[in-house]
Amino acid sequence: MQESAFTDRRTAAPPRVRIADVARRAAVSQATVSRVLNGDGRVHADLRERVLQAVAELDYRPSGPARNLARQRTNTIGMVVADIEHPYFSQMVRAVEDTAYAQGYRVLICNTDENPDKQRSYLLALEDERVLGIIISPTDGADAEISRAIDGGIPVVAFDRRVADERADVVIPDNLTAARAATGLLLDEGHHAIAFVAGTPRVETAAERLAGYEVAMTAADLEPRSVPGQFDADVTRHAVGELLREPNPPSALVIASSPMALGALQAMRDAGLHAPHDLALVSIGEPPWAEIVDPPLTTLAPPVRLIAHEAMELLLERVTGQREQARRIVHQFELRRRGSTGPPPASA
Amino acid sequence: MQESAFTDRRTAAPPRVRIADVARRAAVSQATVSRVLNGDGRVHADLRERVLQAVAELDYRPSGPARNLARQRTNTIGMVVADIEHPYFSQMVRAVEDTAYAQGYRVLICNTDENPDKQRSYLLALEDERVLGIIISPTDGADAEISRAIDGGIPVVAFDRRVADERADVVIPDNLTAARAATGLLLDEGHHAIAFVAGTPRVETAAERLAGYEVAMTAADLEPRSVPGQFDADVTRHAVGELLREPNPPSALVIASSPMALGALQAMRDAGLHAPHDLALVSIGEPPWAEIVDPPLTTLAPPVRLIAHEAMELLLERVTGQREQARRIVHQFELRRRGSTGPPPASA
DNA sequence: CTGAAAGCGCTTACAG
DNA sequence: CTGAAAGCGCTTACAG
Repeated sequence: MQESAFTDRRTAAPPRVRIADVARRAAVSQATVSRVLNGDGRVHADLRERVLQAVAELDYRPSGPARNLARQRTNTIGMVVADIEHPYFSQMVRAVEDTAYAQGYRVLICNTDENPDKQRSYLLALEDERVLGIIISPTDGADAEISRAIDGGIPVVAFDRRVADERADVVIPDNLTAARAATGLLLDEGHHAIAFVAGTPRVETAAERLAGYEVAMTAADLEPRSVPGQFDADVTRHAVGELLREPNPPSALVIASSPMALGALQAMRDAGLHAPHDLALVSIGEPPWAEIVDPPLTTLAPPVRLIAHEAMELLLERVTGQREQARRIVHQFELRRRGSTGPPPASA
Repeated sequence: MQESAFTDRRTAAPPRVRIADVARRAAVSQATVSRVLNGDGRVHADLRERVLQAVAELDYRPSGPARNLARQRTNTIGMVVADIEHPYFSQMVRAVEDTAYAQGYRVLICNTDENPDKQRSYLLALEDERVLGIIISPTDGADAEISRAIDGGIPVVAFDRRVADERADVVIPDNLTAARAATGLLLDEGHHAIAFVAGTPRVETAAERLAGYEVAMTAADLEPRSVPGQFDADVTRHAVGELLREPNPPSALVIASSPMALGALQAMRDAGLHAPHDLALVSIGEPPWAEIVDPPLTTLAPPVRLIAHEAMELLLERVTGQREQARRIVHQFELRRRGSTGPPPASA
């Protein structure tokens, strides 16, 4: 004991001031200090005054861990995203973090990399930390760990993708409508040979967007033609490259997600093609560089800040016990028509 | 009491199983359970067996908050970045998060938006949470809160930018060399009218890069010419727009950071100019879209994953008490020469 | 090796 | 309104 006290003296940490120190100095009980600091119950003005002064003099800052244990709840929200490098997700993280800290919550960040095992282990970790709530873009919406969290009293709000457990709140995009709109735009411009560059098949966002494309094509009496792909620029570059080398290349492409658009552009560059004349492009999802490529990219953009605010609101309603019923919010994409779309050469 | 028990029954949370439950079931003491679970001290094989079985049967998961309080330390690292939407930072966050979780640490994310007040309040919050350590790209390197954290025994590792407190470890880029190299590249190609598009003046990264540019120009007997700017695409678009409308526009631009490159490209597009012929461009920092713009952008790219790993390593060395002495690691940028640079028209 | 017990630093009924 | 005391769920000397 003496030895370790010795070691401590060399390296670090003067003993932290605790609530008992404040109480002693203010000549009140710990309970009173706690009440003053938490705005709890009415405390007489003079006691309050003494407490506040002692707090200031001692530069007292309550211990979060101790508070967490005593209160039986933390002030931490877990945020689980599929890919934090994806601008959509980093914007979401930023927006959530913004409102969370402003309200006194902290956010623990988890990146699953679209790996269901990682998702599971992150969810376990968040439960162990007894987080207040979880905001997740599930890679595996049927993950039993999601239900376990809810069972354990941790509310879950999913965004971007659904979850199987109906007790979770959900904020999802209308992918089908978006893909139909993207395809419809190209059809209106006179394209017939419209191909769809699909995302990671397992992810439902990808499936729904593919379905929307197919619905639009079928309704127009056209044969759907989709390139199996992944939510990844390099894979897309390769896949689109192959597509463009086929006998009857399409005149337009609907791209399942914005990072993939980058791959498609690379493939076009590789092939020496230019949009919209050689190939028209619409991307579902808005990359940050949409306006600076030549020509600017036509997109269907998700209302990111709105989604983030809705997710936080849903979560906080649960945390504060304001709502019992699960809610599902569906939002629309916004068409941003730019230079990468236009009529096909034949009709020009 | 009875009433709230009632309410609880409706909504949530079966009572969590605690270490005492496990101890009872395994017919051992809590201490033994704790030892088994923490790989601590040698426990007899049969006891260990019983504990493990009880843990499995009860599906016991230790409470993080309780562990944190008892151990007098958390397993959480605070990460404070200037702008999480900036790809450089989201890559850093991702890389740090990756290695942190793999080693059992959690990461609390904080976005300062280059706002010193926000930085202060985040640091305070992280201290209150008694985080294990802090990784920060300081907006205000002289923030007294940084020293306070270190005083309180929380190691701080700064990256991208320095901090005043010499006890902090630091992983910084050699901005001056990078800016000189960028300028040197253009000089070698025959440019003379090279302007520098500067970043937010208060941020030292910006100042150092500007200095590097000036050194290179002065060494070449040329007059430095810099456009005051900010780390922001829109501001840059405007500033470069003005520059290009001046009587003697430059033939080449060194851009202080990658998001600003986006603004510069927009300005060029506004003015109908094309790189590298009308204006050559080098960006310090690598945007994700460097390869897909037309022409691809020449950059000096930071070794992001390396930086993240170094930062984590420095932090963990401190956390585990392996090192007392502050360290400063300086890393170089990597030149990625692409299509946006080339000789000026005159010499072509 | 193992257990009983104290302790981590708060919050919160409970009693007054 | 205020305080004494129990309790949150672990970990960790200490003693055996």
